[in-house]
Amino acid sequence: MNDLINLFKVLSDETRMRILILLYHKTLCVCQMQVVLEETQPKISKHLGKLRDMGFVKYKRQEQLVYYYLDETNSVLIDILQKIVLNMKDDPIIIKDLEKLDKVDEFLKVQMFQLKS
Amino acid sequence: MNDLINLFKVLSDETRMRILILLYHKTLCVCQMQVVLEETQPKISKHLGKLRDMGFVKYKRQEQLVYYYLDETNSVLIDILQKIVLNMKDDPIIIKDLEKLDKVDEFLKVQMFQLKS
DNA sequence: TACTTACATACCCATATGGGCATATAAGTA
DNA sequence: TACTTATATGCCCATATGGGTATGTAAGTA
Repeated sequence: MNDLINLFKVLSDETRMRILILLYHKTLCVCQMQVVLEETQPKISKHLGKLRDMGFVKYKRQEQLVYYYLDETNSVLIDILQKIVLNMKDDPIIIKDLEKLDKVDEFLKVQMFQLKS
Repeated sequence: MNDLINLFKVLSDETRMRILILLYHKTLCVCQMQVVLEETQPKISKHLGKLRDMGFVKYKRQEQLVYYYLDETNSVLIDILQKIVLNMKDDPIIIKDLEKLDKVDEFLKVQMFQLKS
């Protein structure tokens, strides 16, 4: 029972829900989530910390960037996220998040370019 | 989004989860839930209050007894409860609850009989 | 080494949550 | 009316939760 309870606890915060929906679509580093969600970095990092501790997401470091992604072996999580994404497809916040999602790769490239130049 | 968040908030407490699973199977009055859950009456009543306020359950009074039942028009709730029940079918607490569920009608009859005699 | 960027975490605070005990109310019985 | 049962709610407290600001750390660059 506790596994399910914990899953629902995780899902009952808007920021975590938005993060999970993003990661359902795409692996992202923290600074990309910052751009999409327009939330402060510590806020996002703390929620990612919870998601990590609960075993819902994993991460890999690539140079300075830390990329997060869903634990694909957690089928209960993936199943419910699929339904949530469907259910939320008309939610204005989610629509906006997903639109921005298309542009975050380019965002990173631009940023990198600026760094190098 | 808030509807879903609230649903998950409701589902992230063990007592409420147990109540909802019971009501998924059967309409029950508070004193029957007390017997099945082995929790104090105020605790159960307060959780029922939340479930009422959030619109997940309805109730009807019959003499001294107040019977609670799921809001069957809330298809999101019913859908997810169906999956939860399936997922929890091996959970010891839920197994025990559901076993007791078969006996609560008889329990009420016995109690009534004692009252009358 | 000094500096910058990306990220994590510690500390602090306001608010929310859950539960215990006591009490209020409603309905039925004597 | 007095009493009992069923249920709801108020008050209180301990703990959990979320978020802000500041700071620590890792990695890369100059």
